[in-house]
Amino acid sequence: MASAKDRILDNFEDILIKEGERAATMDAVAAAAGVSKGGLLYHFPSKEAMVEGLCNRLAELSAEDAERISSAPEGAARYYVRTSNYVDSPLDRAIVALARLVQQGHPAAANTFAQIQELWLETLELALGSRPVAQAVKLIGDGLYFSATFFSPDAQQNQMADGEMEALLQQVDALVGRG
Amino acid sequence: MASAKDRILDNFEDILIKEGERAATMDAVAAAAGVSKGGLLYHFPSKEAMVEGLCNRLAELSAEDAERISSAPEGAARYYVRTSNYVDSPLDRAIVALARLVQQGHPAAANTFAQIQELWLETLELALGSRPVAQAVKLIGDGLYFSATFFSPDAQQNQMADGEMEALLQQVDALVGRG
DNA sequence: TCAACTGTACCGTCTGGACGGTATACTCGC
DNA sequence: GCGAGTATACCGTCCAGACGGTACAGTTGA
Repeated sequence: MASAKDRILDNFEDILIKEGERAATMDAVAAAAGVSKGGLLYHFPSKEAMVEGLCNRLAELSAEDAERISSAPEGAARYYVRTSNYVDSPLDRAIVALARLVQQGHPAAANTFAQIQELWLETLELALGSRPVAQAVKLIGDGLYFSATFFSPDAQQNQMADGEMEALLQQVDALVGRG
Repeated sequence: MASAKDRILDNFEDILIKEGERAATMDAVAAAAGVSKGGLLYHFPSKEAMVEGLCNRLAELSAEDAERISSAPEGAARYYVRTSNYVDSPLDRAIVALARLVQQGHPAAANTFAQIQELWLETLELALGSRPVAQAVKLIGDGLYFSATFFSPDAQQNQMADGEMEALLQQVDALVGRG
């Protein structure tokens, strides 16, 4: 089995995504992760520490993703937009979970988030050779996350149909083509 | 002075935007609105009722906005994207405030939100004559709200520079031009 | 007179976290 | 090879404070 720490973070994410920040109490996370409250507090001595754990996880995952954006055969723009559609990947989950915390005004989470936003914009600008185009592409991706952030509880429901996504990607091609 | 009900909703919004859902307690809202807790409960007999009040406010404001989208001289796409940049208008505030509640899994808020998303997409599609283009434009706008949702506490900081916005609008023109 | 409050006292529930205890594995001097 | 000590990984209980909400008696301006 995964380490207890990972299991706790997984379940913390899960509750944040499905039920919101308010439901993600220490008790609820402990119960979901199959440990006692005392056990949880052994691994993360405070809720703050648990949030920090999630921040670190997101930072790692998004750094990996930035590399994939740069080296995607289909092109950075297409890759970025396509993968912005919520598919419940580890990165998707970490983003949406942390987004919930940012919305509660959590400073550490907001910091992490600001950093990865910056990272992505720079990565796109470098790949696409234009800041306005990079910005437009990033905003489309952000828009997709925005929707995911709102309707993710029934993740299946709000996923774009394949055809719809391809149509959107063609709009992206049009933007980038004008570079 | 505005009616007490409006003042209460204004301050409810304000706390939601600046400090998150968790900080928006009945006590905090009452204090901010300058009424006693008993007074707040006189106007809104429960927190649920207060949320409903905010939902109704947003529904009204967004219906008005939809009309403005359709009839904007600069074109629906430009108008939609330009006004998606957070400028602390009554509509902006209502959206971001309710977004906080949706993120907490609040069903009434989620419902209202889903409805106005639908309304905007339909309005854009009607005006632009293409669903994929409407979707791309709407996503760019959503992306702008997404950013606002994250960094609105220091609203000045994250506002786009005029030049940046104009550059973005030219990307939008490019999308729509191909309609 | 009456709606629109204020102020206070209170209740049941939930929350983060402190705390003391326990089982097990490992290390180390002898 | 063995007893003592230490570190790790938990468990279960308790607590102060915050929360939404109730109840109700009193005040005030039109």
